Amino acid sequence: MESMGLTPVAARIYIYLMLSEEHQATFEQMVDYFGVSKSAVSNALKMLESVKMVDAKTIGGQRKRYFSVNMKGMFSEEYLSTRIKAFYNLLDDIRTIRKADDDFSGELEDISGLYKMMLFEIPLILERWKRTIALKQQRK
Amino acid sequence: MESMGLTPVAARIYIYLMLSEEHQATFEQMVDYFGVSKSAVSNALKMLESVKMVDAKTIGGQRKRYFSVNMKGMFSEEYLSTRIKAFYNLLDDIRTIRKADDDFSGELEDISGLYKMMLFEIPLILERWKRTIALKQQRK
DNA sequence: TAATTGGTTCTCTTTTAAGAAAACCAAAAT
DNA sequence: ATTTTGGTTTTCTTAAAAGAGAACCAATTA
Repeated sequence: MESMGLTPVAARIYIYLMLSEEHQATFEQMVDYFGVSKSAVSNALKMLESVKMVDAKTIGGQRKRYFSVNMKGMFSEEYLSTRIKAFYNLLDDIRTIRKADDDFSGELEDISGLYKMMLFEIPLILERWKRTIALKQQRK
Repeated sequence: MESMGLTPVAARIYIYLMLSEEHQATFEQMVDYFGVSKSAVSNALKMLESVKMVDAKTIGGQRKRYFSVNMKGMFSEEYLSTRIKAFYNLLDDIRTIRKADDDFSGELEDISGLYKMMLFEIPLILERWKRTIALKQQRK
């Protein structure tokens, strides 16, 4: 998890939330469990929330928040589409800057094209995926 | 580029190689251009090569190597498949460890399922992508 | 054989990021 | 109105990563 840009404490929190029986925990629990400072936990959570990896809910109008892993947030059509567009826009910008119409610009264009295909295909796959999930729910 | 785990020098080299007219450069050129140490360039290149972002060729049997961005390496079926499998294997391992058969385990299973779909679908998309590229080449 | 080229590797310094500790703050409870 | 709870923000320390510089090494070339 650290290899995907998480700090050690953030990585531990993420894994902890995944593995814990109730798949959620309070701020205090994590401070106690890891024996680290409140600031470390606060900053780690802030970061994890900002990248949609974790989110927080309150239960019954209490101020205390329960943090949990937000698995599906990372796979929302919106999130993926935004990232795909950002990527091919970057490639297209590079081509514009380079000007040169050589083989490498051709490659950039190809990869850009691949991402444009992905932008179209991913929602279709997600659609089918959601249907299989719905089906699974029904069977229960 | 730094946000995807590159060191500053590695990021600069990658961008430099992309934007340069000939889309390639020698070790010496980069040391001169950035005014950094040989070790910095050496280590950055070693890293970029290890993640298939850059590769090196020699020209005409010379010892000197020309480094260039390896765009397509990151989009090879093999590379993507390996990463997709690694991801859903991780999810499946987490489910095994958790044991608990609750809603969160269900979510993990769903995401794992999505990646298994991806493993099947991505090669099809890449196949179609390659055909559109081949078509483009023909027209030239 | 000696010198040069094209790097690599090692050790050391500097820079940056992570985390601790304490102060702080707003909401809720007393 | 004061205290407690559930954090956040700020400042400082420590630890880790990036890079410098020199030594080194294997191919080439002279």
